Amino acid sequence: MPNPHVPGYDPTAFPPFAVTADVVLFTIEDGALQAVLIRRGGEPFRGAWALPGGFVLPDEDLDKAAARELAEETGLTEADCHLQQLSTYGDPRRDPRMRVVTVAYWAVCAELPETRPGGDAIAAELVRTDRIEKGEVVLAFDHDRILRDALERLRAILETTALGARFLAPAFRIGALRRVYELVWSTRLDPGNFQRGFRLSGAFERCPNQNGAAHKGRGRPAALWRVREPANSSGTALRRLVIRRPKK
Amino acid sequence: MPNPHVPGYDPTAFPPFAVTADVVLFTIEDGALQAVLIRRGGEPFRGAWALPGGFVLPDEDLDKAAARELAEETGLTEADCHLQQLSTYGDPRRDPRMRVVTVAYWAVCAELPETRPGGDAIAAELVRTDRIEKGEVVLAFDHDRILRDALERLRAILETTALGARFLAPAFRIGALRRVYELVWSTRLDPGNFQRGFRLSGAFERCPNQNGAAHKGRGRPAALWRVREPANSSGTALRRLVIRRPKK
DNA sequence: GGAATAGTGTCTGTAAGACATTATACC
DNA sequence: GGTATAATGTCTTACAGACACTATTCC
Repeated sequence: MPNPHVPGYDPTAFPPFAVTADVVLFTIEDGALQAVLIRRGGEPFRGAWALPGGFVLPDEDLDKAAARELAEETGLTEADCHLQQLSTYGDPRRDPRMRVVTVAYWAVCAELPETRPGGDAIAAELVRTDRIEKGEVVLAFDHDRILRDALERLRAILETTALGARFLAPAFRIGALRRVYELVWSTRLDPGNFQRGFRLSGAFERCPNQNGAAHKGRGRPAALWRVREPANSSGTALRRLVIRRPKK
Repeated sequence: MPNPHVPGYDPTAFPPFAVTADVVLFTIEDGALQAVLIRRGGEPFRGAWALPGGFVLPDEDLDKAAARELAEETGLTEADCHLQQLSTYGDPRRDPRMRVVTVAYWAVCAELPETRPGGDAIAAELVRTDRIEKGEVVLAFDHDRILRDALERLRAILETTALGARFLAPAFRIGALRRVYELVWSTRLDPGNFQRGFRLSGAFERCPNQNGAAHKGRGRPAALWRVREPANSSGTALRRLVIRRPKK
């Protein structure tokens, strides 16, 4: 069996693989968790939805490729979103045209710009994840599987990290973060208990200037919070970050 | 920008990527957590340790490729070990000879056979992970990074699944599983509390025939347990599987 | 005042961590 | 008996979940 770690083997003797980086980008809009997808204009899977992505360049790292594809198709830079590798999909028949291995990423962003920095409109559109999970959306290739895996990962990550805040602006209110959790997990969380877990986690801190924070909507005005920099590892070790996902 | 999801693009116009599947196989021997590695005989990295692995075949799924490489280099079949994708590594310069994207897997097995089914000796050797973590072992390519990532994943997985039992024979004693946790986490766990967590998890069940279970060594003889099949989802929902990793 | 949201307090059950105690083997 | 391991029990503390209550806004 040929082995790339053994010298004397000629790599060009092997048929080439294409390697792509695709991104499952999540955001919240219209009170629902949404994924950013692109409608395919040609065969195969014409008219179906597909994940933004494309070929990894010959001299490009995988993470960089994912960030570049994300920027090209949504206008978002690396600072705008959290981007992380999900898994790699390489079934020989996942693309009918050729052998394509896709390194899938998942990402979370607060808001999607309507136009790119260049000025032209963005091809990407938002699709509600609940519709995808119900099977109402036709996805190209194995992108349905990838998207479900990304959803599962997202839901698990929220339980142990402060990444849910990446759905929101840098300064946010506790209630808004709770609504993020409720949307991602499709559940209801007790506001009081969430507040307690939020503070107990030690992952957040109050914003200094509460004054300019205009309050919109009914109810008592809420304080603004932000994610505490992980550099601040002094003292508060956080066992679990926010709140446990209800069993049912 | 070329996009494989858009028709009219010629894939052969792109320089080829080589895709390999490498496996970090963990096992416990001589009272230590060990990784299975292969000593390289040629350049580059002659004499360094490398992960078992090799090219994905043109018509082969990634998981199958990893299982095949594992079988070829260690003699272990899919039933012998737990095998799961870890992450994908594609830095353009990770292999000085060519562009290689490696889909890394991690695996856990109970014991390593000395010879393959065929009869010839196995090239793979065991290297203690503590020596690797201390930087005492020279690893080829970015395999040091991959191995550290696999270790981290392994440690996290033990906290929420019953996979630690894959280090042991199908029928095992609680004390042996506790020793697995202690070795993987480099910590000490209270035997009594571990026993309680073990039972509370609901992930295990007693072996029916305790009679033939010969007991070796000192101390009161221990009962034999086995992993409960996940099909048995009746009732006992398990919050957390075994025991929490101590903070310090 | 009524409704809605923010934030605090209280009570209870569960489980983790520390540690003691008993049980049963080998030496 | 001494030692080692298995298994059970006890006590304390922490925290999740349920829920009541106060605070502050808009209507």
